Amino acid sequence: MPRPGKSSYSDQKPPYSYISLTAMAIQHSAEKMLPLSDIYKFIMERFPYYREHTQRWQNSLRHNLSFNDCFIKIPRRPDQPGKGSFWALHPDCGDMFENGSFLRRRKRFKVLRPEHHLPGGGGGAGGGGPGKPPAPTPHMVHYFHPHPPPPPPPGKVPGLAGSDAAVAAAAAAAAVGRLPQFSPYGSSQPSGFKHPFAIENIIGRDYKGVLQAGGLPLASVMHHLGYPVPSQLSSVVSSVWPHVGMMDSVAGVPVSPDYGPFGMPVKALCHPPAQTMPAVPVPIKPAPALPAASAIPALTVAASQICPAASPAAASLLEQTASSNPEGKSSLHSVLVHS
DNA sequence: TTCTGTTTAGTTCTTC
DNA sequence: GAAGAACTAAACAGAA
Repeated sequence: MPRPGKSSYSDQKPPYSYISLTAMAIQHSAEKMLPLSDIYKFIMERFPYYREHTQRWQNSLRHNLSFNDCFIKIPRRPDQPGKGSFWALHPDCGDMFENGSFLRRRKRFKVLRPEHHLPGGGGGAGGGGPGKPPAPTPHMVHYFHPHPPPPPPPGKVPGLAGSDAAVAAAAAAAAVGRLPQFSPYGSSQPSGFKHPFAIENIIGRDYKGVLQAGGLPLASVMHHLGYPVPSQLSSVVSSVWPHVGMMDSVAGVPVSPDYGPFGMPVKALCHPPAQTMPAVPVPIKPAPALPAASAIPALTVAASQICPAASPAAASLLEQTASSNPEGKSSLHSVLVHS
């Protein structure tokens, strides 16, 4: 197996694990979640190495998605037909990696699954075979278990009402909404620390705009899942969303020159100084000026504004998240451990 | 039929 | 050297 640090990535295996690559792809997406096929596409577009032997690495990648708790599956909406589910990053997966390095995780991210939360033994036999519960996304149901799904709000997507998908969806919305990398910089993280999954580390500084907006992926997920997003939030969404525009002038945390676009310590890659990293994604969208971060309401405010009308379940969860824990850690953390 | 998702098993590599 | 993480292969089932 080729090791990192040789020449370019054009024909060499990139020094990123599949988990990292998948996280990059997900983070790169506007809605912070991607179907499997799009994850494939992202990786193949940016890392020529993965344009070959697709069967091999795609199998590994799927294995990682299923095996690693840092990825959560989000069911498709009824009006979004297609194969497979969307995949997103677990909100608490951010500290898996050593500071700034995607080469190797320091700890495997794992969600503890209490027995009473396991429907039918939780998948049971191997091979994805017999005994596998029909209920989709055990992860999400598990996350949301402590908060029984409320009656569907008025105007809610009928297809989601009262279903497992709705539960999973709300949990996903809440989960994605509190993704740590969406927290504004400089507030919670000690200075000098760059969250490995932070957008500016993963994708590049173009995504500071999204970040500075304070967790707006929640709105995106809510939108994706069919929940109405009120105008005050949707306007914020439209102002910071990648496909609409990128914040460029926000005074964010300066990106260390020692780190590459994906948070890789560039020095550690052993690239000759003048050598480029062609396989590493570069900012795709230009970065038109956007309102300063201070002008954008924080997620906690936005969540409390939207959720009671749109998704009481996610709302209550987020309210709880915002109020019960100053660090943004909700009670859901009680079921999350880093083994 | 193909794709997606899950699980098991074995190997390789890194870290402690 | 042990433990853990990552990678690979394979089998299987369900959905599109």
